[in-house]
Amino acid sequence: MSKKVYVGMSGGVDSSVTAALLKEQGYEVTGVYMKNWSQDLPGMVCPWKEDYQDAKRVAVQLGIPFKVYDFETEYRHKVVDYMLEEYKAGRTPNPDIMCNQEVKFKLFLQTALEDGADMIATGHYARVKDGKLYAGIDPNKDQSYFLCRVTEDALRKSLMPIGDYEKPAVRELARKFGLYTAEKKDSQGICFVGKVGIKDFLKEFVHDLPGEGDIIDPRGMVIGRHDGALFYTIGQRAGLGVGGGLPYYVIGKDMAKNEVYVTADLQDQRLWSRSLTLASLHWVNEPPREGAAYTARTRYRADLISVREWRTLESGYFYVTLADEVRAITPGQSVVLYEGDRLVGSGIVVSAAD
RNA sequence: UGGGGCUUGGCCAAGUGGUAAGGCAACGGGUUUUGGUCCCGUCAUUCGGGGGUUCGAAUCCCUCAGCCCCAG
Repeated sequence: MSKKVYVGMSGGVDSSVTAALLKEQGYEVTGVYMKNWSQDLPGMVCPWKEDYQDAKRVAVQLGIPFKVYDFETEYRHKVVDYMLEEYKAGRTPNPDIMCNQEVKFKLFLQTALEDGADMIATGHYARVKDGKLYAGIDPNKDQSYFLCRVTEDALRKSLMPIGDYEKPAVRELARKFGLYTAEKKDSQGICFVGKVGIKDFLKEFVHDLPGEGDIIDPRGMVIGRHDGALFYTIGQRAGLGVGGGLPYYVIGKDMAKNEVYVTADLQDQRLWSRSLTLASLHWVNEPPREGAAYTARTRYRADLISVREWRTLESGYFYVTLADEVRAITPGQSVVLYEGDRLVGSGIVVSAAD
């Protein structure tokens, strides 16, 4: 008897091909559209209906059952509220990582299993084998970074067939299968924020905005004004609205004072760090082992950097020293550890050191 | 009201007779399933105002205005 797989279909090419491939491989496939957000935002009509229809069209093309799971309430609490709280606290969260942890590989998985599924599948560019998570074959599209907080248990019930292909090949497969979404443009940006942009989104959903504040240079001089410290993240070019010299980059901020600190010197040591402390650790299979060689990724698509040394502090934090300095380590962002192409686990940046 | 210097797009700034570099900012686009980074494009028919010399000036001359420095 063939296994029942519920495929999360977003209405994009990748998940469409995922469903097609699994069906071809003999699985009993059901397509599921997760409705996580449907609210229109100022200046943008939420594309959920269009995406839903695209997903359904593909399901019909493939001749597979199709259903919708409504996760709006949970998504709002687990992902959006988390994101808003982080921004208010002065950190820069990664909502998509939270979405994978809480929604796709927890809520969706549970719901699908209760619904009769044996497994779930998604259109991620990553590979799963024996409960372990590996980077996708296409180094340019590898999305394992976003899956850094998924559990081994969830992985044992997940399939990601796209991880074995490069993006152009996936497009080609979509054409070969004649899928409706074959030429659909890749989506980007936080799914629900989309084209609106994070700043406008925050302005809409954070009620007690701090208002204007000072932008301060390394000498302590006020060189400009900003419209709210929470909108800024480390390493970002701070648009002062006035020019005159070099671009300024954010090196820190004080939420209580609503101040943003910048430097015009790209070599400024406050912009670069070799060591960092991580919290909220999550190891997919087992914790790091002494003597093993690890590499770390400090942001999506960034180069992997050798881990020179690491240790768990008494506070429970994880302290890592890298072989090279990295620019703009940012509290709230995830740093992911790999052993070869296997994703070992991750932590969330508390602070950077030296 | 003696002398000297300066005045180029929102900001900084090249350019001293040959028909307006560049950077910042801004705006638009691209890359990217987070934010950010990065990349590309657009952005002065015009050089404080007026007049003159010249085939031709932001560049030379005259003049008016503003700013700065020194001397007072």
